[in-house]
This record gives sequence, structure tokens and C-alpha cells, in this order.
Amino acid sequence: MTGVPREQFESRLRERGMRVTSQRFQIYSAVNRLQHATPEAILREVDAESPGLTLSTVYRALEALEAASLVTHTHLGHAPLTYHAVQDHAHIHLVCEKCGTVVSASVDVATELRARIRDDVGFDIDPTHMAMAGLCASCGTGN
Amino acid sequence: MTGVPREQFESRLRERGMRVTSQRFQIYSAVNRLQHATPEAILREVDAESPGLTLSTVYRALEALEAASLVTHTHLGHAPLTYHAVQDHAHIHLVCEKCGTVVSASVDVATELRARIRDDVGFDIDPTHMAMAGLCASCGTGN
DNA sequence: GTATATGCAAAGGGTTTGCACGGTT
DNA sequence: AACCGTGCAAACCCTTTGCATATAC
Repeated sequence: MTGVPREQFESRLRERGMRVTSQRFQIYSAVNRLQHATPEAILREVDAESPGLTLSTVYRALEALEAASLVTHTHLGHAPLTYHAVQDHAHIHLVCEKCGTVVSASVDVATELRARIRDDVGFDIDPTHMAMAGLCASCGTGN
Repeated sequence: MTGVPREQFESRLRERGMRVTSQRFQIYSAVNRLQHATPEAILREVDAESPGLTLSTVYRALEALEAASLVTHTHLGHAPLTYHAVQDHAHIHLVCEKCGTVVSASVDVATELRARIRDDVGFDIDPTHMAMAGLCASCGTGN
């Protein structure tokens, strides 16, 4: 009852000559379950059910899963990297500089910006890869 | 022949009860001189002329200068923070994920995005604080 | 059987902190 | 004279790496 597409998980790894291991699947499942999954949070999540996992394994597994196009990461600023399942990743991350809250916005809001930057500077931005900083609704209004 | 406004430097610090020191002025000057000034680069730059400065002093001075609204920092992703004189800061940083080049764009390109995110999510973004990732002109065209 | 993943522990880069001394006010 | 800033060194957090063992193929 994990909801994670196991076949795709296996084929994407095998296509690249990578091995299917229980750790990788547990980590992949945890990423699918968690919201903004930091390596630490993934470790805790997996370790709660089946102890023995190591942080270095989490890092190496995430690297493998990313190479297999199963997950991506986003830079939130000073905070640790967060990982997402690729299919859940079509959103922009907004981090409040004051309270740290992370809000999501649709990638669509950046369509025009992307076109404009492409025209102006010839640079093709990926607005999901790096969060945008600012003030959230409650912090911005003097609360 | 530094070109750095010394009076403003002094008054902004004094207004906040902070002290004017030679290290702070050297660091502030270096930030004005360098492009994307990392703490390490600032240390090297200042230390070349008058040795003895420490990295921890650089960090603490930058914190002070930032509190005094003389400098700001930008997150470039995995790379160290970069500092800028506030008056030079009105630009967006575009980091190429492939070659690492940092390109600048005018803040104006994000005016509409900012309004849209404010309307949609009530979040007021500061597009200068965090860089945007993507592919630069040469890397994006298959070079 | 062979190559790749894992666990463990140690190292790495960037940043922060504690404390005594020195400089600014 | 009082307080803030500095230098030095150690600690910190996040991430990477080396090496022997275990596991997938």
C-alpha cells in the first residue's frame, strides 16, 4: 500500500545498469511519502520501520535515484537539500526569509519570466531547482 | 582611489551603535571591488595588501555590514554565499547548472512574476536573494 | 563469480562560536 | 574606563570519501 510504482522504479535503475536494493526502494518510498524530504528526514523515516540504514547510504542512494530520473532535489537556501519524486516536482518553492515556511506555487506562474529571460539573456531557467526567497503572506503584512 | 563612500560607511555603522574598524572598511572595500565576493575571496583580497585578517572576522564583519544595510548576500546554490554592495545589487543571478557560469539579468524581468505570485499565493518574492538555476546560452544549445 | 551497494568511520568544505586580548568610543 | 571587535582554535552542520564486507546480478 505504498502507492509507489515499483515497476518503473526497477526498470529505470536496471536500464542504467544499477542495482535494485531494498534500501533504495525504502528511500524512494520515503521520498514519495515526505513533503520536503531532507536526507536526515529520510533516514529517520526509513530507520523508524527497519533500523540499520546509514546517512551515507541515503546520500548515495539519492544520487543513484537522481541519475535514474526517479527523484530531483531543490535548493532551499541555507537549509539542507530537499528531495522530491520527479512526478511531484512540478512546483516552485517559496521560502519565507522570516519564518522559514515553504510555500508552493505552480510552475505556470514563471512561464513568462522564463521566456523573457531566454529572449533577453539566452538563459533557460529551471524555476523548480532553486527556491525563491521572500516574505510569506503573514510575515509580509507586519504580523 | 577606492570609490567607496566612506561617510555613508561610517554613519550607517554608527547609527546602529556599531564600531568603525579598519577591518570592516577593508572588507567593505573588497566587496565593492569584487564581482561575486565569497568570504574566502574577500579574505584573500584583503590579506594580499594587509595580512593578518581572519576568516571568522570576515564572517562577523559581513554580518555587521549586512545589518547596517551596506551589503547583501545571494545564495548561488551549492557554492558559498556571495556578497554585494547594496547599491550594486539590483540584479538577478542566473547560475548555469552545467558550467557554473553566473550571468546577471535585470530585476525588471521579474516584475510580472512577482506580482503574479503576490496575487496567487500572497507571497512577496525577492528575486535577487536566491539565484535561479538553468542552462546558459552555450550549454543550452548542445555545446 | 564479479561488480556494485552498503556500513562504518574518518575527512572534507563552509560557517559559527568561546574566550582572552586589543581597539574604538 | 567600558564595551565591542578581533584573532585564534575548536566546534558545528551538511556532505563526501575510503575501505572492508555483503548483496545483486
